[in-house]
Amino acid sequence: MPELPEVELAVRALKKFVLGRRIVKAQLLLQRTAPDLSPRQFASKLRGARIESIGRRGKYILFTLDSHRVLMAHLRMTGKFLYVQSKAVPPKHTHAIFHLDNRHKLLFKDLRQFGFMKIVSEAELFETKELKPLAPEPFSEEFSPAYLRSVLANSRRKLKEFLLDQTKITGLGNIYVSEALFLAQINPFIEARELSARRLPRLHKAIRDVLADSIEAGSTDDPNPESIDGSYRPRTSKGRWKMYGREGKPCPRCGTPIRRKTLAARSTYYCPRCQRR
DNA sequence: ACTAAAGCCTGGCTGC
DNA sequence: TGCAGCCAGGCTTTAG
Repeated sequence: MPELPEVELAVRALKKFVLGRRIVKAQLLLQRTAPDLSPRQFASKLRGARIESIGRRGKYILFTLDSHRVLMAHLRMTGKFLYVQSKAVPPKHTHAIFHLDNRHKLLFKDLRQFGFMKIVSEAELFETKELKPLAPEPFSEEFSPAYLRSVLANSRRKLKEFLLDQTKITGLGNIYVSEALFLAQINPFIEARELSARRLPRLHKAIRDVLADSIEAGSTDDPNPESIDGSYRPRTSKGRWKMYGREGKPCPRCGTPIRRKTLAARSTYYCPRCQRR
């Protein structure tokens, strides 16, 4: 379930393995994965292109090519990139293959087929319907406590649901929202506009801390070339989830059993004692 | 303008 | 053992 830290780690791994490589041949195996492009268009737009830079915006991975095109990819729930030798047999659920100029290939694999790719011109990248509506990056200066206050101010939505809205804050998903709210000791079910002035800076800091700690904790992963998959396997206690998936287990702060409630069809984990308001 | 909920999709798991 | 039904959740679309 890639959220900002997983996407950031995937980008770092991709840089390590495919930056500067030329795409010798590209194959689209599942139409759904690049719905705007026929397999023929996909192949012709990528053939011969060199990967000049790799980055991300929100949870979108961006490969900028020397053709001044950008390959945009979103992993959604189960998307992964795999870097393997040319001769390797692509695993099940491989939906696109990028043959590189170094006897390796990059695979896009996605069990649930929610992930997708598209190719846009570099000039229009930030005007696309995907990137244009995105809120500031959580580590940018623009994402300040004042900004957070201004977007929260009028919303009657539940705070947790609000924080999942990528047009308000980018990068958080279901897991890190639970983690950030626990860290800040704030109840997920209050209305966004009800967040007190006292708690607001705490939430702002918690969002940044939980994302930064998770990136840091995951960055010690073995740089195994075959696993550029955005999977998050924390190596340090700092990055381990304290709330998510731990229903019934003791709250690490006070020992009260962690509770799970469904909100907007998603599991929300919280401590009923530490996150009373 | 804002909010809520359904839908997309596969595989793992639970319970009959 | 088989299998229906639920669940996982990022994001878009539709409905209110």
